[in-house]
Amino acid sequence: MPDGADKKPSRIQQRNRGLILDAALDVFSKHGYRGATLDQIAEAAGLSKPNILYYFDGKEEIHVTLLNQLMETWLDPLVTLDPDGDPLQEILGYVQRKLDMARDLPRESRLFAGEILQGAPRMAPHLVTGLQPLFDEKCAVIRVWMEKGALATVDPRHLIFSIWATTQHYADFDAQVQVLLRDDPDRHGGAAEYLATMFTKLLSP
Amino acid sequence: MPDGADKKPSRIQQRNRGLILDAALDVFSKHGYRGATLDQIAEAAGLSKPNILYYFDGKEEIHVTLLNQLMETWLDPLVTLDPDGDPLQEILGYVQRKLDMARDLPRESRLFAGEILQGAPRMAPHLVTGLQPLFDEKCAVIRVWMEKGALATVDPRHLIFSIWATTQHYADFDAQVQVLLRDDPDRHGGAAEYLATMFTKLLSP
DNA sequence: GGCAATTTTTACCATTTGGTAAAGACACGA
DNA sequence: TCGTGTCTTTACCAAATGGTAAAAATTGCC
Repeated sequence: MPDGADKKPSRIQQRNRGLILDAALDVFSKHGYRGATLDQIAEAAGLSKPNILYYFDGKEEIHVTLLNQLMETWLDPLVTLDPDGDPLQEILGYVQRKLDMARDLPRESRLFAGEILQGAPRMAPHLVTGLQPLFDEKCAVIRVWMEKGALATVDPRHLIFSIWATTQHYADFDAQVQVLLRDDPDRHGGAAEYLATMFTKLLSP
Repeated sequence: MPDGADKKPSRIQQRNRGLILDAALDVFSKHGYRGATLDQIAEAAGLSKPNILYYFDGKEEIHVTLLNQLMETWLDPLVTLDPDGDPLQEILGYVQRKLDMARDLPRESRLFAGEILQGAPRMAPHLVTGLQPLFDEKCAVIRVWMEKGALATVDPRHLIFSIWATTQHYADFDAQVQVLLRDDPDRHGGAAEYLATMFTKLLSP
């Protein structure tokens, strides 16, 4: 039984847990937590439902596992914001990385968005212990940059919110963006250029 | 039977349909379409489940009714964007109105966000017939303003996206914002000031 | 007050869904 | 090859859920 924090997982265990998590990411991000069913996940993973419950204790554990895994990837671009780099370039680089993530990992973006949208019922602790300290730290970094005169002064907290909002929008509201930008062959490039302009004008001292 | 487009609705009908829709907005916005149950809606409305199904054909009809109703309210600030007004003031006013809506109508914002997040399964037609023409029209207005030199030139489509994203973020990601801004007594004011600064710097010619 | 139409309740039902028990298939080291 | 532990399937189940039928209550008009 591959339950708690037992010994090292077998090759089959690793493969199947991977299959399940990938399938679950698909299904959860498409239908939300309640909208997703174990049967859908099972079919997407190519396994039987009881077999899935052999690897995970239940639907909720799959979801939480996914969320925990995601947090790392998700915060990584913010982690790499370098206090010793060129302030404006650091911010613009961060915007770019977040925008790339919205394009390359839309399922992850939507999974996260869905969880927050419903009040973060399965993630509130993680927000406080994982996100909050990092957020405060990077706000302080940005504040220092502004005090040095390397960036125009704005509230760093709302600055970060606006970066998150504008980049993730392209993943989370894709259904809408697709309707309104129907035949634009270079949506990503257009967004990248627009956001670079916006944050450059905002932050140039 | 208060079914199709019959005669004028009775007073009871008007009241109860109102109760149901308000309760449903609560429940749907909190748990999403699949996560919401008729029992929850019934309890929130103070009516029995079969009684609810006396006024609406089913869960889906309630949801769709809500979405359709919402569209009007939702697009209103964009409708009132006046081609003959002062360009920058018009945009800033639009931002402000959207931000106020995020504060005053968070349930509506989250209902909408949840629907789009899942691919707009019950709203795609409305996006094409209602939103798209308005979006194109207002993009054209903004483009004219830019060509006249009244605004700095940026892609109007991404400009509008960034307004939507940054304002709705405060409603849709409230669970996150609340954690990160825990003891800020003036979140709304701070956001308003930040966004005014951002869009002013972006658009000032 | 009487009566038809409207509204509400009671008692159900079929399906879906998360989950379990236990038997069976399989892998792999001795 | 044999046996032990790992993995998978089959056959279920109880609860939740969207929905219905029809009786009972209520409303509103004459």
